[in-house]
Amino acid sequence: MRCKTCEKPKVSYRKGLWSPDEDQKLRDYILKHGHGCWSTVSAKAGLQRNGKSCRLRWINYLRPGLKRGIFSAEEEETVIKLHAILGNKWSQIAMHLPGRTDNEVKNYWNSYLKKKVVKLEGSNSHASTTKSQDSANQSPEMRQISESLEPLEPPMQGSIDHDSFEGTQLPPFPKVLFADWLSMDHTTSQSLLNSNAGMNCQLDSNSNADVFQYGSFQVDDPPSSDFLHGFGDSSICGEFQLQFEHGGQILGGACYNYLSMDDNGVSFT
DNA sequence: AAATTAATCAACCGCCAGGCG
DNA sequence: ACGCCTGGCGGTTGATTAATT
Repeated sequence: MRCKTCEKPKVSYRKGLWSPDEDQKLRDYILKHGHGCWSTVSAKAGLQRNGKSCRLRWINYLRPGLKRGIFSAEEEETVIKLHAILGNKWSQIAMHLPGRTDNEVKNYWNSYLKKKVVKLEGSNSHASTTKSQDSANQSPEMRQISESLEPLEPPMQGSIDHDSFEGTQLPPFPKVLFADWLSMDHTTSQSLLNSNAGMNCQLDSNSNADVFQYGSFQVDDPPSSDFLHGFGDSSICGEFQLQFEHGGQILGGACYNYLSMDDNGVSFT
């Protein structure tokens, strides 16, 4: 006798790196319909990937508002502080870093920051930077740090006040929304702007904030909760959702994206 | 210039929790 | 109450790239 799951047709899913074509299919599908149930996304989008893989690809790479490139000093500091408080709670740490994914933070920590911290602790052996796994055991200093970071929790409910984030003065260079997304198709980014996603990115020079217009966003139906679910399942895109719901515009909120260093080597920093 | 080593990052794996029938 | 399914998370692996010998 075979169990129910055994009777399910075995689907051999593709593995490994995603091709630009697969990215395009997934992106197009989610923009049009939202992800809904991930396990059905791949089939509906015409992909031979499992749901988890699609979800991961969307969250870590295709999702709007992702910031890529090197971590700023402020971000680095935040990660170090939060890691001291939270331990390896990468998703929680990432909540405090708009545009960064847990995977990105984790990789950055493992490849670079961990060594840096060890080095620092080595040179400053008396500094009690014991990693507390339990917030109940937090030192007063750590609790203070924790509280100072609290405003971002829960993530992105309402607009972020740039000036209040970690007390960091934001540089006056232009912020680029979806910059990475658009630059992913190196050769077709322009056509993407004009046709595919149907989005127009305008730089509001007065407010120094990006305005993302969905005027020509081709959606079969009005944005459903399902559609928004695709954007709303992350700290970053709660803001995205919020703005989308209120007139389809994103002001310079959580979805900002500094183009600190892109593939072309353009640097504003 | 070639070989080796180190660093980086995308993606997979396994576990867990919550929802649902 | 139970089992199944799904989504989310953290750990780990493997491929690629950069640096060094």
